[in-house]
Amino acid sequence: MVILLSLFLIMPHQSLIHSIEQILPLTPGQKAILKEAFHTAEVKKKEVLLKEGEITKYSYFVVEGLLRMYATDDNGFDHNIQFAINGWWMSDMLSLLNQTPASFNIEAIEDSRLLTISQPGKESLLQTIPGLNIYFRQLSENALAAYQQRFAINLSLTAQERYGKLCERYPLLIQRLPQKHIASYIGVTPEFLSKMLNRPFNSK
Amino acid sequence: MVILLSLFLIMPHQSLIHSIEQILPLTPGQKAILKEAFHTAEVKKKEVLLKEGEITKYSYFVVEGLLRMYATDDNGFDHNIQFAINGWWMSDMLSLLNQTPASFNIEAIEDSRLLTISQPGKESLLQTIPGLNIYFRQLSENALAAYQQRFAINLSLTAQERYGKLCERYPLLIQRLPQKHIASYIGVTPEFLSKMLNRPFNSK
DNA sequence: GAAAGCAGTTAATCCAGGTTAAGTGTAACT
DNA sequence: AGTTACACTTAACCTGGATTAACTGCTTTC
Repeated sequence: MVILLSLFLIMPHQSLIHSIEQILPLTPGQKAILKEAFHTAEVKKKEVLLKEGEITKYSYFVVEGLLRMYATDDNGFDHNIQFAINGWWMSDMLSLLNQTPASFNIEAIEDSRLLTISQPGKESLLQTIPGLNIYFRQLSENALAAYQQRFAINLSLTAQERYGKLCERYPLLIQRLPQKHIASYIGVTPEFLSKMLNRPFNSK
Repeated sequence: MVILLSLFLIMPHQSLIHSIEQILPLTPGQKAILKEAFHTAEVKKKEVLLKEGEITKYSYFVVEGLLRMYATDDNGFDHNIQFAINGWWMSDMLSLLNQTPASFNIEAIEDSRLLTISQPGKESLLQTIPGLNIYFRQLSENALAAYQQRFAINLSLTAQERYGKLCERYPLLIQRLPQKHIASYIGVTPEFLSKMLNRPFNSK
């Protein structure tokens, strides 16, 4: 594990290749193609990767770091739609697929190292290595499964319970997230989350 | 359009083939394989296709009709996660992919004609016709885009606005849905939706 | 064609969570 | 070192939507 991490520092593409090889084997030639297709990017904390209204150019794969994607409402409040840590993908899918203006913003919560690929780049990559359709299919299917579960949680549980589920499912993530971003993700105000967490005995 | 509909009555697989051919061409041989791989099913209104706790066996493709997928909370209330009409797919993805007990129920709201395929069936079909990975990838990616958008809506808008968005996006669907199912989908009680819709001037 | 259900309505009361505002602690820039 | 800025807390008050319950049609069923 430590060895893998330090590998990614020198060769960030290894992180992606590792992710893909969980699902399908890659030949050395294919690995070389992948390294060509993806560009590396380093972003600082608070740096913005995508602004609402722009046309999404890239899909992002997080090698190291932490991103958030959020929508801004009419009153200027943020609502976190998704986070992405090491090994996760992030993109405004609607804007990416249809090349329409994004409804979301993407921002780095921590300094992050990313791999990026443009939508045309991804499409031609899929032509060159059709096997990657399997990888991306499974990726989307798993994400879909997670979204369905999260919808059930949001529709049927109280804020307290939603918080509990989040801690259960992503214990490492919450430790890296400022409280206000957790609040925004589970759909309450930072004030209410604070009150909730400091309730006597944290009862109920 | 009318011609297509009547075709589906006699040959329900045409509906699926039509859906796939929007994305990739199929040879006559492949079409024959598809017809073998999918089984037809007819279900009556209120018939249950999947019960919470069961292991999901099938993915469902709706040829004609209307399904809903819902979670039941600790107090016995339903929460609609998704609907599916003609040409849409439906499944509890987590249960299907991991072969774990389902957290959702699937039920017919109208008499429906379906195509079903088991998970092993789908996997061997993908081996036989690898091109279908493209179809299923795009299917999941589009569904993902829709879920992201819906999350933004649910986190940032009021019930009134959520209702408005639903009408905007799926005007045909709401006409076929009993009000209580709309309420459950947008995350309010039937009582509140009724009050909301009958507010003087439907103001605000 | 009575009876039983079920979908929708109305209204009174209640509460989870929002809003506003002021305060504290700590990290970050000069 | 001092100031700014932001994360978090606390508390008073407010409100969108829940809960309960009673009532009004419609269907469905026998």
